[in-house]
Amino acid sequence: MLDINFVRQNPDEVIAMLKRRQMAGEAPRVTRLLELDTERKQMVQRADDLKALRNRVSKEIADIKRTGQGSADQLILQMKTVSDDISTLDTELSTLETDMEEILLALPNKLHESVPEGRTAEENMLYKGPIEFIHQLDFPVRNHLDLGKSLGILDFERGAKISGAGFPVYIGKGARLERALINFMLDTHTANHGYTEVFPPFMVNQESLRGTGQWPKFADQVYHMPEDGLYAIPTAEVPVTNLHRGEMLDAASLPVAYAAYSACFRREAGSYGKDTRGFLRVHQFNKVEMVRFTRPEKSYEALEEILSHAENLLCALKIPYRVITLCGGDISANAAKCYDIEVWSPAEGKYLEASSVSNFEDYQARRSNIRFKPDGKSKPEFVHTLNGSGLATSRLMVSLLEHYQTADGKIKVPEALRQYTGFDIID
RNA sequence: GGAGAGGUCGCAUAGUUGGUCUAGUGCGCUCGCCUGGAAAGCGGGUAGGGUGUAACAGCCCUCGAGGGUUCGAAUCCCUCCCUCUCCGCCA
Repeated sequence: MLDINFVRQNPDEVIAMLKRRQMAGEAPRVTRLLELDTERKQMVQRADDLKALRNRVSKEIADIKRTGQGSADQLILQMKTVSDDISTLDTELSTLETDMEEILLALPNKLHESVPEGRTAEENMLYKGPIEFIHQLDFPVRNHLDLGKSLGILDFERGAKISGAGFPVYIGKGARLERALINFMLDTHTANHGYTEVFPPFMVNQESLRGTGQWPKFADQVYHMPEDGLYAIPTAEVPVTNLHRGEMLDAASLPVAYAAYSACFRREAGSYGKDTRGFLRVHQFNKVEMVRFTRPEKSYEALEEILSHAENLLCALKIPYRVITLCGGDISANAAKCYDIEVWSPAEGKYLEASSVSNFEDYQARRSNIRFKPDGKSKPEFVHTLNGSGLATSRLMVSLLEHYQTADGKIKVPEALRQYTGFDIID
């Protein structure tokens, strides 16, 4: 969430940002927020004055009672009225603050100056690539569904039976390949890229969703267990970023870098009929996520590093990809800047998003109150948080199966994965 | 799920017949004195947020969270969360 002080001092900048995000319609809410803010200050001042009076007189009453000199009845009577006024003011104040928070929580993040102008995904900008790797596909390529089915390694029908559409089942060498990918990615990040491995809970409470910004904005995309007040995580970003919710991090420990595997659960409400085949859009998938907490001045450096860590995996797997910078109209509300890594699918004839690498600056840190002290004496500051998929396996699996297929319908295992699968070919 | 105990200023603790608790003490940390230097000793400091100010000061809030009683709540009452012990159930 944005700093109310920032909004107060730079309302024009906030409104310009909303325009860049194609959300100009939200601008009146900023004006409303500032009205409430002014009102709040006045109200706080009045309530505080009354509280100061009450504190002072309560001490006088205590003195009178203790020394037994004189009567406190008159003062007590007066303070009864004062206390009534205070509770009236406090009630109004809390309503006002709830209204302010509602607006503030719904306002999107600032945009970095380098984010390209644009309304839709069509106007995203190519940042790197395409990065090519040669695969001899000089025969009619089959898509991942065909391959998976004929080799008996993927079973969407039975997944639909036991859970519903969008819950794939991996079987035999398919299950092993999936696990190999996860292990390969985690091992690479921990051994080569300096991340600490985390295995987080897959269900979180509402405070955690709010902390990373999935709540309230994306509430309808998250599976909910109302009996227990828990939500299935849409990404490991949620539990891992919230590890430090409400904490004051030791400045010397920054940057903190975590890599976490998790299953990810998404309702994908409203996206029916769009890229729904096979792995292209599923309700449960596996992902290794990189999460960073950095000093503010280091976060854009960290963004490039995380991107390169995700790219390293694709290079090791020799999967063709490109990197795009999301434009103002396509970037998610929480991010100040975001790169997507897209892998090429020869059967679909298009690029598929396999990773999203974002800098949230202090947007999540302010929501979840994650701070550090720049040095011993100075005031606490919010850290910057970042994360990036490294990588999501489902779309990656599409591209991998398609690129590594042979003319006779088998799948070669990429070199980098062989020590993890224990076999070279799926047949 | 049942019974009991407990959650206090970084850590450890005091405080529970409501009012000198705007939370004491010890440790840690830090600054100063002392010293050739250090230890010990002595003295001071030691949270966050809001409001306010040019900046200070001042004022308000926070003793797990949220309500309530009261002129006044760490202290009394209610709800919730968490931790520990025992019982039950169970992968």
